[in-house]
Amino acid sequence: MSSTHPIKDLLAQLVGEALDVVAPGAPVSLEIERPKNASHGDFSSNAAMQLARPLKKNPRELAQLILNELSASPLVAKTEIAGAGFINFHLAPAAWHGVVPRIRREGRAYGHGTRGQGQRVLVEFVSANPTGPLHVGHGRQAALGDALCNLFAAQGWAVHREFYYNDAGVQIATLASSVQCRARGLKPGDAGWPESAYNGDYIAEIAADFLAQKTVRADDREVTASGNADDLDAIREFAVAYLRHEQDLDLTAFAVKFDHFYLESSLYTSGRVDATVATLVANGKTYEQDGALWLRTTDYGDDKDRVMRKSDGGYTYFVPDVAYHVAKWERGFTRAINIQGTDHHGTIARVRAGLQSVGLGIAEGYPDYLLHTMVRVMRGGEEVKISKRAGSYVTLRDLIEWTSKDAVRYFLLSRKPDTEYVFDVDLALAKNNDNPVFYVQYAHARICRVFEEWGGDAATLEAASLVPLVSAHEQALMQRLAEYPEAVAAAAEELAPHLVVHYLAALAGDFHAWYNAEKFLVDDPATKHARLALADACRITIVNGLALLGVSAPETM
RNA sequence: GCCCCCGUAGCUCAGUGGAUAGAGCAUCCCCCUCCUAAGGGGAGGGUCACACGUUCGAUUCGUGUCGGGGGCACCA
Repeated sequence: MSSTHPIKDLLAQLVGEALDVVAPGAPVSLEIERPKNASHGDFSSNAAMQLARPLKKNPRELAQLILNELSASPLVAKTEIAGAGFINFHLAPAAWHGVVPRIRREGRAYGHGTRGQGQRVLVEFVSANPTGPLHVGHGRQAALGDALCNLFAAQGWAVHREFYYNDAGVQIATLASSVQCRARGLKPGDAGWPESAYNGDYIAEIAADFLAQKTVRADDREVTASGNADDLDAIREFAVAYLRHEQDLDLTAFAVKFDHFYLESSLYTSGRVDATVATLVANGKTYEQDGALWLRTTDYGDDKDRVMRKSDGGYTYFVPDVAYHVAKWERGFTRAINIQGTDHHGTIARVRAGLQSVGLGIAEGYPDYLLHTMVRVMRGGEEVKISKRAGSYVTLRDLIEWTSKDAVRYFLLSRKPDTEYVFDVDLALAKNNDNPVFYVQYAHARICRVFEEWGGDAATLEAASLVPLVSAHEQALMQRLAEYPEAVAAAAEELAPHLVVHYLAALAGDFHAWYNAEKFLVDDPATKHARLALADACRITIVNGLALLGVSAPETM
C-alpha cells in the first residue's frame, strides 16, 4: 500500500511549488487530470484557469508564469500551454516504468488503500424474508453487497456482513398457512385455497417434508418436523428453517458469506422494540390520534407522520426497523450501508427520522442506502418469468445453474445499481468477446499461458530492466495499471462496484491489443523479460480486480 | 397530485464544469506459417430528451416541460 498515483502526486507537487511563487495563497484546487485527447499530453493542470478570475489575468499568461517557475523533472519530457490555458505534461517513457515493480512487489495488496483504517462498517444486504427461494433481485443485492464489502475491506475498513430477516410478520403467517394447506392436500386453485397463499412448488415440498417428519438445518437452527398438520406453530417453525436452509444453499452457490443473521424476532424478545418506543415517547416525539401512536417524522423531513402502534395494538414494521438500526449504532458501527431495491425508497426518510428522534447522537444521514432496480432475464430472445421452483419468478439458483457464479456476479455488477438490468443468459454462456466476463478472464488465461511457454524464473523477471517498454501499447497499459488504485478507491467511495468492472474491461482490452500487436516472446532476452514483467503486472491487477467482484480468474479456459 | 431515479450512437450502457462526448454489440472492411483468431486493427453512426438560467466555458450545476421506471397504508 502506497500512494494512489505517484505520478499525479509528483506533478501536483511541482505545480503547487510553482503556484507558491506565482500566486501565494491563491485558492486553487490542485487537480492533475488525464486529458481525453492523447495529443494533449499525459496529464494536464487547469490551475491557470482557476487563477484567472481572482487575479484578473489572462489564463494563458498565468500558465506561462507557472511554467517559468516549474522545476524540471527527469520524468517530464515536455510541457506546453494549450487551449484556454491548460498546462499539458508529456512524460518520458520511464515515468511509467515504476508501476510494474510496484505491482509485482505489492501483489495481492496492489490497489488497497488506508482510508478506512480503524473504522467499522456494517453492510446489510439480501435480507430476504424466509418465504421463498432467493430471486434474481436478491442476486443483484448479494453481488453488490459482497463486492462493496470487498471494496471497503480493501480500503482498510473492518467490515461486517449482515442479513436481517423478518421472522415475525404477516408474510411468515402466510407462509405457515400456505404450507398447512398443502399439508392438508389442497393445491392452488382448489376450493379453500387462500388467495393470499404462496403458490410455488416449493411450498408443497416443504409440506411433504413436514409430514415426513424430516429434520432441516440452517446456519442458526435445527428443526425436526412434528408431522402434525394441525399444529400451525410447528409448521411455521419448520417452514422458516426449511427456507433458511434453501437460502443458505442459494448463497453458497453464489459464494456469499454473512457474518451474522439478525432476527427481527430478537428485537422483540430482547425488549429493544419496547425500549425504542419508550424512548421516542419520553423524547416527546410521539402523539396519540385515532387510537394509534404516531411518530413526528415530519420534524425530520418525512412528508407525513407515521403510525408506530396501530389501533389494534400491534407495531408497524418500521418500529422494529428503527430498533434494529439503533442496535447497529450501539454495536459500534458508526457507518452502516443498506442495500435494497428501489421500492424501499419511501422508507428511508422515516427510518432516519426515527433514528434522529431517539436522540442518541446518531449521524444525520445514518444509515446509507444503496438502492438498485429490477433485473429481468432473457433466454433465447425471450423474457423468462417463471421458475418451476418459485412459481412466479426466476430464482438466483436457476440463473447460476444456467450460467455460472462468475457470469452472474460480473453481469449483475456491470451496471450502475440504479439502471434496470436485463440479464442475457445466452450472452453469459458465450465463449467469445461478446461475453464481457469471458473477455476479462481470457486475458488472464492468456497471460498464464505465456508464462507456461516461457519457462523462466522469478529472479530473472525481478532483475529485468523495463527500458525496452516504449511502444504505445506498452505505455497505455502501464498508464492503465497505474490508475487501478484510484479506480478501486472511487468504487468504494461512491458505492459503485461497476467502476471496477469497467476498469477491468478496459485493462483487458489494452492487454489484448498489446498481445495481438506483438509476438512478445521474442528471442532478445531484454525485450522478452521486460514484457513478461509487464504481463505479470497485468495478471496481478486482473486477479485483484476480479477478486473484489467475487469472480474467479481461471488459468486456462 | 407529491417524492425519488432515469432519458447519451440503431441496441445495451459508461463518462465529464473545460480543449474533437466514449466502450461493447449490431453493420461494413481488414489481419494468423507465430505464445489460445476464444484475439486484434479500421470505417460509418450523436441536437448528450427539450427550454430557460448560472458560468469565461454546461452534456455535466439550477429551474421548468415532456417521456420511462419506482414509491406515496393503522402492509412488510
